[in-house]
Amino acid sequence: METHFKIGQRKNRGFEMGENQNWRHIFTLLKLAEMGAHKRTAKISTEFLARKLGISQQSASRRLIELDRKGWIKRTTTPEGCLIKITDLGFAELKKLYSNMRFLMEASYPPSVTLEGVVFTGLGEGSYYVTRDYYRKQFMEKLGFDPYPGTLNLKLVTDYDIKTYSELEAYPAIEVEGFQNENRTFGPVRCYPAIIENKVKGALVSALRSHYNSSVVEIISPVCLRKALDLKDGHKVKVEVLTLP
Amino acid sequence: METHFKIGQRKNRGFEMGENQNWRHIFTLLKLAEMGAHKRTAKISTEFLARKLGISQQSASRRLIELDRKGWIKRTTTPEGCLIKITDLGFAELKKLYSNMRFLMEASYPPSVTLEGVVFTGLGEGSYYVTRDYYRKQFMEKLGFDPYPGTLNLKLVTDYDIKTYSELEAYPAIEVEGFQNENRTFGPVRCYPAIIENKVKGALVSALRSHYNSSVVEIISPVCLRKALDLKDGHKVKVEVLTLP
DNA sequence: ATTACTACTAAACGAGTAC
DNA sequence: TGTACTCGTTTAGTAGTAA
Repeated sequence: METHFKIGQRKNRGFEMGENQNWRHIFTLLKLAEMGAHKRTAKISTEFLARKLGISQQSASRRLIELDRKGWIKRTTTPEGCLIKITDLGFAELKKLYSNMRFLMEASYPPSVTLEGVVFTGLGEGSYYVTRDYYRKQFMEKLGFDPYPGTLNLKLVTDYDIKTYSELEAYPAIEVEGFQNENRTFGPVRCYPAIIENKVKGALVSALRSHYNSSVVEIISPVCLRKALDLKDGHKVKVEVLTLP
Repeated sequence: METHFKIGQRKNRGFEMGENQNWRHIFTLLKLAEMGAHKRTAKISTEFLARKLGISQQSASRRLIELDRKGWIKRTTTPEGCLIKITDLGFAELKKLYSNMRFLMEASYPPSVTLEGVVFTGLGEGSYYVTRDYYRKQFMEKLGFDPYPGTLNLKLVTDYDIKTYSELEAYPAIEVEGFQNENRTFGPVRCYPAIIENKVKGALVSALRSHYNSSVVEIISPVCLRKALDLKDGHKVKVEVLTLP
């Protein structure tokens, strides 16, 4: 069984709200479920649903039509009301919301935190480390991508970002093992999947024994971030760091 | 400690949506929590929030203003973004939704089911039973009301209602103990809190050894339901039966 | 960069009503 | 009773832009 975390396969925690009006529908579904429509076919009049939702009968009717069209409920209209059953597809939506919320309410850390830092050119060691085979294999296996041979160095400038980064250390990370070859020892590395500038997937990597202090972070990515995002030294970069479920 | 269930004190499972547009705000709160704003003051730009919500920056800004006004978040605007912390009040909203959902997803029965039946005049025994002191005391203690001396008899007419009622028997109920006096034995009674015709609180009572078959239910209430709802024999009545947490 | 105002557009809603 | 259509109203959302 694959227990390692891969970005490519990562289930989206955090609701996808691309087409965002789903909220109404989710809440309507929730109400229907409260009347038992997730377990059994429930007879629910549009008027009754309307009262529960605090909207008019007409709007309730329309929502049912929409839910039906989405395939989230199966609906049969009869002269005495609607027979409604939430479909597997609809129930899956509720489960998604529920598991999001469960994580939120029960984890001691947030699903994601955002850091901002300023690009600078480091000693060029990142490239050397990232290309060590023992590391590289683990990155591919555990992060799901082959890192571009180089790291993007970011200097955290505000107290807020430094504090946020220090809090991050308490959250679970993807642990990449250290190793040694004939010449020297390579320490373990902690990785957090991340999204850079809202666009590019990658990971924040944090060597346990870093040559930088705690106000510097290093980012790896399958692509060259400097090129992909047209970054130069001094540019400010936003990194959304994802914690682990 | 009071462990008995009382209708008057019953916590509302099922979201109250009197003023219903809270949905937007709850979802916005959810997103903010996903960025950690429930644990710590998070720096979140309206633009970033907007992307997460799938709405415009302007709308995100307005939602933050509204949440602030509701007292659900504490917000400080700075030139680099907003510093946002979800307040206890706001977090309570999320917890409410979460506990509703947990009950929904984890219980094997729905929070409420609705029955419809036709009023008929019974043998008049209901009044006798309800006024037996040993029962009456328990009703007051466990249901939180002193029942009007009489029951409303409803005949379930559709297969749907009869089936629903039979399912109800598997759900946990408020158990009222039986007893005996010098003359005879009074059996245990199972009660479910209920709302009659969307208006009046009461309870569905179900004697374990009923003289009626399973297509008849009896309702008690602090008031005379026939008077309060102007019911006559043959009228159809809707009863929303609440299951127990 | 940000936030958030005003003015306008689009979408959701509800009243009336047909069936 | 029920559901659900049309259509006018209300409300949420966006664009442009000032601070």
